[in-house]
Amino acid sequence: MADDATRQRRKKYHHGDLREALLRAAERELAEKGLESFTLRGVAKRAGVSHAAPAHHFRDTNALLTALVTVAMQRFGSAMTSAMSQAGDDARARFVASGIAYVEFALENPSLFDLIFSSRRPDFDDPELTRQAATAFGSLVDGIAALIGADPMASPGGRVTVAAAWSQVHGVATLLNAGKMKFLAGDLAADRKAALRKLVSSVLPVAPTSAD
Amino acid sequence: MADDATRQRRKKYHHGDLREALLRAAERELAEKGLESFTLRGVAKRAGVSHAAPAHHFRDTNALLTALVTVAMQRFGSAMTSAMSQAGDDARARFVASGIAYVEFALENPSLFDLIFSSRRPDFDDPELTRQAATAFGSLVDGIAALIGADPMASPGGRVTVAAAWSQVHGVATLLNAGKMKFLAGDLAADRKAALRKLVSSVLPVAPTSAD
DNA sequence: CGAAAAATCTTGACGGCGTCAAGTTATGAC
DNA sequence: GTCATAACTTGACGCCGTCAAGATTTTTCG
Repeated sequence: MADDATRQRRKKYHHGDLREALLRAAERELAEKGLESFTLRGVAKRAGVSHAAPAHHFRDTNALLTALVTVAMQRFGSAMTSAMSQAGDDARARFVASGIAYVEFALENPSLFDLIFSSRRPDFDDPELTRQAATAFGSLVDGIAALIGADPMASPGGRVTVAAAWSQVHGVATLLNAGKMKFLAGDLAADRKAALRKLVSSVLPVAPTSAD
Repeated sequence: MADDATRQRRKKYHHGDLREALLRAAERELAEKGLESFTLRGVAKRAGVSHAAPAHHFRDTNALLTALVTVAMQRFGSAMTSAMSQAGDDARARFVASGIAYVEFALENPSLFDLIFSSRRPDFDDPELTRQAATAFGSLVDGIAALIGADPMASPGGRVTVAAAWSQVHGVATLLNAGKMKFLAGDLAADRKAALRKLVSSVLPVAPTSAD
């Protein structure tokens, strides 16, 4: 907004930092219109440039979305690791906290979450995106490793445990986000953290240390 | 195909059963191109009619998708209830069977499953669709009711149990479908049913009756 | 310093999309 | 058998992503 206005005033031909401006505009476009109605021309308009300007910074629409999902993935991973570090030393509490952060990120950034798991629009072979995704997934695996005292990916049972824990959290995030769990609205309003904790922790590979 | 060819030969102006032909064409279009690339003009072409013909049977694209998702939801529910009835009398075995059917429907009909949970394209206020969805959801709730001997929707804890079980199964289906669990490929290939059973049953509100 | 090269952005065009309006053809009611 | 109506086609509109060509600015380098 401020950038666009500035650009209008100065009537500059060159933008100066169009690539970053396009990323910011794309995030607004995505948040306001959703992944379904996301439009490259809309992004260009938000950034105050012509409809063909983005081509000089991103090969096509999917390349722009790939760049956007990369920063989204980074934030997503950071939200989880920061929640873990705020949860103290107990492995179980840390793991539950990261799961809650997973769900809350999805609820606070529904379109970015959609994009992360859309599996169609962005290019998931992009090396930088792959790196960010591996980092985020790694914290999940590490959390389970701390719980069971071994590398879960090394055994079939461990892999299934990882899959089950991830699925549990992801299912909660997805179904809440899609509005398919309106019957929980009251319970979430009453004690949101407790309800999320119950939903997230029900699949953990070790017993609770306290009541949850 | 056969219908289109017949129509070509006879050069009929009126189709005769275009509404149903469009639904069949739409299912093929969806299966082949996915929800992202689904096109009303493509459906019309598959049915062998002009691009504007569908308008006389469906108000717009979303209305067609609403009709399609309604029959998909019906099949989805049927897959689960039929799996339950084949599983015998044990409440737990029946519930696990329905969960496995949930996941397998998603894997066998990825685009229909996408459509069911897309939450954007179809009109989920449509009364017939609402009815089919309630039926499918009802079998989930009934399965849990049989397990705990009470109506789970009547208590906060019961509702959370329903949400947790649904989330677990839905997360597995979604992540497998999105190709995010390639690390499980070997385990699924080795003993698919066992792996799915483990994934699906880990969140049940009562202990297993035998090893799974 | 200044001209050539490169990078950046605009304008215009193309085909494909969903949808609307108007015209054409078949069906069915009377 | 006529005629209203339903079913379908044709053509148009604006929006989309992308490509090509031209305009403008910046950078390189002789």
